[in-house]
Amino acid sequence: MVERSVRNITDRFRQSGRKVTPQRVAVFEALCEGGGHPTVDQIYREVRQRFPMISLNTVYQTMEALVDLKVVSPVGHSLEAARYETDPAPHHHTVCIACKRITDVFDAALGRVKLPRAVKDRFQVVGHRVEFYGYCADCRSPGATNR
Amino acid sequence: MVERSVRNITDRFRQSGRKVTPQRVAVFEALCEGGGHPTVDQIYREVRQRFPMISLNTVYQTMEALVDLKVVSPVGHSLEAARYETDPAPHHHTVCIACKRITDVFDAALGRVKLPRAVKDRFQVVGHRVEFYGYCADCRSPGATNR
DNA sequence: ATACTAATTGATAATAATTCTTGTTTAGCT
DNA sequence: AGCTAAACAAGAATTATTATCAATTAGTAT
Ligand SMILES: [Mn+2]
Ligand SMILES: [Mn+2]
Ligand SMILES: [Zn+2]
Ligand SMILES: [Zn+2]
Repeated sequence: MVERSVRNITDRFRQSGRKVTPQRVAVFEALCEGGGHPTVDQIYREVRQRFPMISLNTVYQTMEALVDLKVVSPVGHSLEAARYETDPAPHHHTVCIACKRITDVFDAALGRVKLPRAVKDRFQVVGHRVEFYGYCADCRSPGATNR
Repeated sequence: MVERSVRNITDRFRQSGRKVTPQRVAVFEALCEGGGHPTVDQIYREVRQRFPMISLNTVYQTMEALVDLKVVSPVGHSLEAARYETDPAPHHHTVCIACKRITDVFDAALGRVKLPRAVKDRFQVVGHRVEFYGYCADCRSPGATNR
């Protein structure tokens, strides 16, 4: 099964005009093995067991390629600076992928989102956040449709 | 009105056993003036117009105090390393405040969350994310109740 | 009003995650 | 086998954040 996946990945790398290297395959395999939501550093440590010479830079670049190929996607918006909420009223946000602008969304329905019972039993909820990500009016890409 | 707010803040600082300093008041005022979801750097630039000697460190510490007093709250989970999603199926997450563990939540209802029409008209939605934050079973604080 | 003391400040160094630079190697093609 | 653009490793640079520490100061007790 991992065999099949690796084959898929190498094809997708080549089809996108990228070279297939042992380092890239190793990063992908580490990705499959490592649990759910790895950090770059976790992947790096994993890969280094078999490729002690691999550089952190290569892992970063490979992850960038994998994001581009939509094999993985970033969770949360990490690399940015911390931002602070000044409005104490419960509300949610739209986050523009392009300009990072965060806009408030007040909508009672979003506040009623609930964790499924089964999960709630083992997770103590302090709050929740709904974030819509996409493009704001200023950054909307020229030919894009808005639906 | 800003007068009133400043008074409130100075009281809350003192009531929590913290000292009120001109720097702290200035950070709070910058917070009120600056738009919606400022970064530390934006606040720093703003405050420096009146207090050119203030250090970035002081702004960080003041923000930490304001978070503690629940005057502001961090948006997103920034300071951590980037994490990557390996499961392409649409789903959502619980994020443990303590150990940062991210766990998948599959629930069709969460996928049906919709932006209000009025907002949708000016924001091109690419996707949305529902994150429940709180404490996982391992990190649940001793006396806390789970509801 | 003055003095005391612990909290706070500013300057600076240290960390941590990420990106950039550069010289060397190599995958894929001819 | 040879060519070349892509990718590599090593390490410097950048950016956000936190830690250290001597000097200052807010709040309190004289
Ligand atoms: Mn907001
Ligand atoms: Mn997930
Ligand atoms: Zn935008
Ligand atoms: Zn936890």
